[in-house]
Amino acid sequence: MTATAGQCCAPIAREPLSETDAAELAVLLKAVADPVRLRLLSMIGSHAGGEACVCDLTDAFDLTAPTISHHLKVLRTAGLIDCERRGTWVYYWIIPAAVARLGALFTPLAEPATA
Amino acid sequence: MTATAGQCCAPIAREPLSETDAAELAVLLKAVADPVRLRLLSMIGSHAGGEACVCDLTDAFDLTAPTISHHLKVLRTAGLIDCERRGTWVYYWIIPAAVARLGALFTPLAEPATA
DNA sequence: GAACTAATTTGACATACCTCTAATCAGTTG
DNA sequence: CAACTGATTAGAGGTATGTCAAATTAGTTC
Repeated sequence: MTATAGQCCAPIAREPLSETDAAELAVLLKAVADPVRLRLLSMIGSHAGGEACVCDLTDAFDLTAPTISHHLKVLRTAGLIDCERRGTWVYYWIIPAAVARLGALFTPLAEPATA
Repeated sequence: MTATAGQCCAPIAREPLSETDAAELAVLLKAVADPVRLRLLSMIGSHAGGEACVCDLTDAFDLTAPTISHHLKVLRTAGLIDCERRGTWVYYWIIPAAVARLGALFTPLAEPATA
């Protein structure tokens, strides 16, 4: 990463994204660019205690357990969430720093261009 | 949209995203979840005057003109950019409100979960 | 340890996506 | 208007993605 030190990579609007930064961020965005995974992420993030059990997540969709498991793996591989097994159940939680990178990417663009 | 009035849809971390919100946002995110389109967006957004000519954009990549044109169309269809023909050249600019939606989605998640 | 529940892995299939070449549309200029 | 440059559209090919059924792994309980 040729990122600006600290928070995240260079915000999208200040200077052109480097080729490597763009490739890296695209991986992160691809992980999130799916309706099911977006909902999973928000369900985990808004769940009481900051954790959610797979069983709860699976029940909320009209999809099979393997499909949900697949989507969770995509999010985990991207570094957006992590999980731990506790007895019979597996719990997932969000990694705030990873999500913050995405927020920091777009926020500077909210300001209209130097008209 | 069952969005919270004003800025954007419900931020991802406060309450679970509705099915329709998730579907709609996924479309927006899919448009951005590609290294070439991310760079295009940042090149347009950081360009002096807030506009960029297609010819400049095309030259920055090792891709053919039709491919760049395709990516620009994806971004435009998603509502993230708009364009105008002026004589021989076509100029693109960013639609700040659309990009702001993405920023607002993730920013609330930056704060670590209610530990 | 046998039977059961929770979750993941594997393999397959249909669809979507990225890229290219070839052809077309839009404007300018001799 | 013919020739040229800039940009998009159309069509094709190879790869990646989302989903499921079947099989496997992990833990609990009788």
